[in-house]
Amino acid sequence: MSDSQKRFEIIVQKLRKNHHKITPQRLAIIQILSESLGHPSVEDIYAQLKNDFPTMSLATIYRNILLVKSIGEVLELGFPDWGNRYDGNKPYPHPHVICIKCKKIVDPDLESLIHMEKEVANETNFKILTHRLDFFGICGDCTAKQG
Amino acid sequence: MSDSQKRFEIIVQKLRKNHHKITPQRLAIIQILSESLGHPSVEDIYAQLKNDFPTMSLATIYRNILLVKSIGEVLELGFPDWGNRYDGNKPYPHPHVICIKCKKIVDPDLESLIHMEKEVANETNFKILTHRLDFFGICGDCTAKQG
DNA sequence: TTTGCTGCAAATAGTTTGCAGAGAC
DNA sequence: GTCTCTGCAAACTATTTGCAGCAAA
Repeated sequence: MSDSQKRFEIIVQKLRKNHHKITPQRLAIIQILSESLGHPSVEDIYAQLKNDFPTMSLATIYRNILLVKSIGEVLELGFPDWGNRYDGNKPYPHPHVICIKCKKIVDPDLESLIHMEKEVANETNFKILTHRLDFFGICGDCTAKQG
Repeated sequence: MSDSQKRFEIIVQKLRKNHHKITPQRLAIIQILSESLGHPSVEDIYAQLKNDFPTMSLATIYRNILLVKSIGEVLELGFPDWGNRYDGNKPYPHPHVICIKCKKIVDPDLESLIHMEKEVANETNFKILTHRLDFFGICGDCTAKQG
C-alpha cells in the first residue's frame, strides 16, 4: 500500500470513529488531500473534481478541509499573496521550499529544527507548540528556462 | 538617536530620493512602522492614528504600507487567521515567536539560519532568496495567568 | 428515521481601486 | 501650476454561513 493510500485510510477511519458521514464528495476531497501532490489550493482541488462531480461546490471543499483540519490531519500553509495551500500527506510541521516563479512547493530534509525549538523556548520563555519554516527562491527548472 | 529614529530617517530619505511626496499622514504611518512595537496590524496603525488624523482612511494606510514595501523597508508577516502584521524596524527576514493567546510577537536571536539556507539550496537545487520562520506557542505571561 | 451533508446564494472580512478635491513641491 | 496623495465609496476576492432538500447510517 502506497504512502498516500495509507494516509487516505487513516483520515477516513478517524472520521468514521468521530461519527462523520462518509460521502462520495468527502472521499474524493480526502483522496486529493492524502496525496497533496504539489500542495494544492482550494481552487486546484475544485478543478480536479469538477469533472467527476459537476455540481461540486467550493463551499463543500472549504467545509471538508475545515473538518480534516479539525482532526489534525491536514497542514494549512497560508500565503497572503497566493492563497492557502494544503498538505494532507505530511500533516505535521515541516519546512517548505517555494519557487516564487512557478509556485512549486518542495519538502527538503532538515534536521536542526527540533534543536532550534528548544533554543527558542529557553531564550523567550515560551512553550513552543508548533512552527513554520518556508524558504523562497527559484527552482532549477525556472532558472534553466530563464538563464 | 534611537534605533527607530534611524529607521524613520532611512525610510523618509529613501522616499524623498524616489520623488515621493512627504505628507503628514505618510510621516505618521512611517513613524509607527519604524518602531513596529509588537508588530502592528493595519487596524492597530489605524487605531493609533485616528486621534491625530480623524479623517484617516484605511485605504491610505494600505497604500502607504504598499509603498514602503515596494522600497523594501517593511517586512510583511501574513497570517491567514489573524491578518497581516508589519515590521519596519527590522525589514529583513528573521525568526518570530508568536503567542497564540495574546498574539504578542517577539524576535528571538538565532544563529543557524544562514547555514540552513545553504543546506536547503544544495539539497533542492533552488536559488534561495529569502525565508520565513515562525514559532507558535504560549508566552510566559499567558502561562502564568492560566496556570 | 434521524442526523449530518451538499449545493446554491447571500453574507462577510480584508484589501484594492476609481474618482474628485486637497496639498506637496 | 503640476502632479501625487488622500478620503470616501464602491469593487473585488477569498472564505463563511443560512437554508432547503438529499443522502448516509
